Amino acid sequence: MTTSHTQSRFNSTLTSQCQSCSLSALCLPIALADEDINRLDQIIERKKPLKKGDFLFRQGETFDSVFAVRSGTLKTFNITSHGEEQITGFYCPSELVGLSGIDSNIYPVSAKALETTTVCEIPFSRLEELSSQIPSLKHQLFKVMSRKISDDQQMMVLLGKKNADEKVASFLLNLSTRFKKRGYSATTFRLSMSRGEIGNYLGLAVETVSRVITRFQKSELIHVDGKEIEIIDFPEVQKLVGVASDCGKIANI
Amino acid sequence: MTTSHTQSRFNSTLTSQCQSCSLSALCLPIALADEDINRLDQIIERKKPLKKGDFLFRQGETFDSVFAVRSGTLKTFNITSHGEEQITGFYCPSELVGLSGIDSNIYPVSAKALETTTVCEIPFSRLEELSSQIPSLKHQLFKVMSRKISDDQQMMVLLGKKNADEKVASFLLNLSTRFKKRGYSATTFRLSMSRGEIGNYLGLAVETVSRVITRFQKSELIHVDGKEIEIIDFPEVQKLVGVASDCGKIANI
DNA sequence: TTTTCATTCTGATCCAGATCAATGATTGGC
DNA sequence: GCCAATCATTGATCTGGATCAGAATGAAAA
Repeated sequence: MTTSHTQSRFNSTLTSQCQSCSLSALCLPIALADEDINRLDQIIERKKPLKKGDFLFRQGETFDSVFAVRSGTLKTFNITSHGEEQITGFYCPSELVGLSGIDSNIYPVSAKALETTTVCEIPFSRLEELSSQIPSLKHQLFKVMSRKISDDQQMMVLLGKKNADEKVASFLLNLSTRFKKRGYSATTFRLSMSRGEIGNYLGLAVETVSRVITRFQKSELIHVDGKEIEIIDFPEVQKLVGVASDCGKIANI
Repeated sequence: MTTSHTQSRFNSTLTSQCQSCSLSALCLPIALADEDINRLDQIIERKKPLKKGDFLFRQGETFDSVFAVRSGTLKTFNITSHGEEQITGFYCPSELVGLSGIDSNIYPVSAKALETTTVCEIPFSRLEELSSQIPSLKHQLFKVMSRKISDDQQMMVLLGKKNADEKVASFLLNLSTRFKKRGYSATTFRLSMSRGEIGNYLGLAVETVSRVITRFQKSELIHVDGKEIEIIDFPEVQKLVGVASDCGKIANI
């Protein structure tokens, strides 16, 4: 018991990282008391960086943790009946991966690094325990999952109803919003995924993605240099996407 | 304390409905102690039936409850930028609607009855409170939300990668599975939604849905009479869908 | 009953985006 | 550095499913 206490003190002084982590306000955006942050901190394991192409977990493996991205980018994907990969999401720093594994105790998708990526591993059973003791943590977890559900539903609208231009514009604006939230430029950023991966995610062929991007560049909506993107005419890109981007807030019928 | 005990006993005899409800094992499939079931029971309001076309809630309204369908069917949908409706889900008895509202405190979709429908209203704040006291209830909530996330991701695969035949076959098998789980026939059932609604949900035109169904009938995969469906050649329909229907379980790459 | 309106089905035509093909541009390995 | 492999772009062609048009069926209203 003394050992445990010593260790706990040790953790809070030397290795407590959530408090100093610039993402803490985002990955589980909770106003926790210092003591609570430490408790959360102690269940989190910082893992060694993944290299590009490394798996974080694979479809079918036993679920035991969710992961917060600290740096880099991940993609999650399914393998379809025809053996193709279907990308179901990209994950940027501060975002949580692996939530879909809770139900079946098995990860229903694989997660792979698109570039050098570091994550915090959060053993789910311990997070759940802790959430019983810290109601605001439990509430945040519900919110994060609920958010994921409504985001995925927006994605269903995109896949089911939008044309190629609208899909690509939505994708760019979505990334822009996510970069902005983390304090980066909303207009200039780097795509960590290939054109092929964008197309796969949006339900388009690579060639179509390439053509749409080229066309956007020619009509001076954006400026492109390889993977570097600059959104030049923000309002026009928003117009392409339509009000649907903040669909949750518009008037109902 | 005696009062509370009396009241609890009173409820369990006269108004406790979760215990006698045939769906209780499904809507929140938990092995709860009797006393816990009563506590759950007391926060649930049974509402008067919705008629066909009635809204349960509208996109943009303040979120305060999730709903368990008791009988009938609901659809949830978004309004896109072009003013069209995009259906994001159909809800059968025992299924929970409204979970996507937790994050923003606003329902991001509308929910409308496809036929006469009854629901149990579960005020979310009280459910959350109760979940602090009953860990297995909290765990079930996480599971239900996680399940929704992985189901929606399967839907993204369907919308992004499948052709018309595969979409319709997946849809029919999905319904079949859900009917079976509730103890109804997996091969013979009634579609509560129109062809138009099916097409909207699957990202297809009405005409395409109609043609595919007719074609399936001609090749003796199914038998159709209006809204009545009988799956005749189950294995063949499964073959059409591909292994992807239980994608979560197949080998990883 | 008849009228009206929605739903379903079927055929004919069209087009957005897939597919095929070829050529540059980048990137990583040694 | 060079070479191989992957990635991106552009053009030409093809096609699955959308769209248009109409007829047939069904279901609610009067």
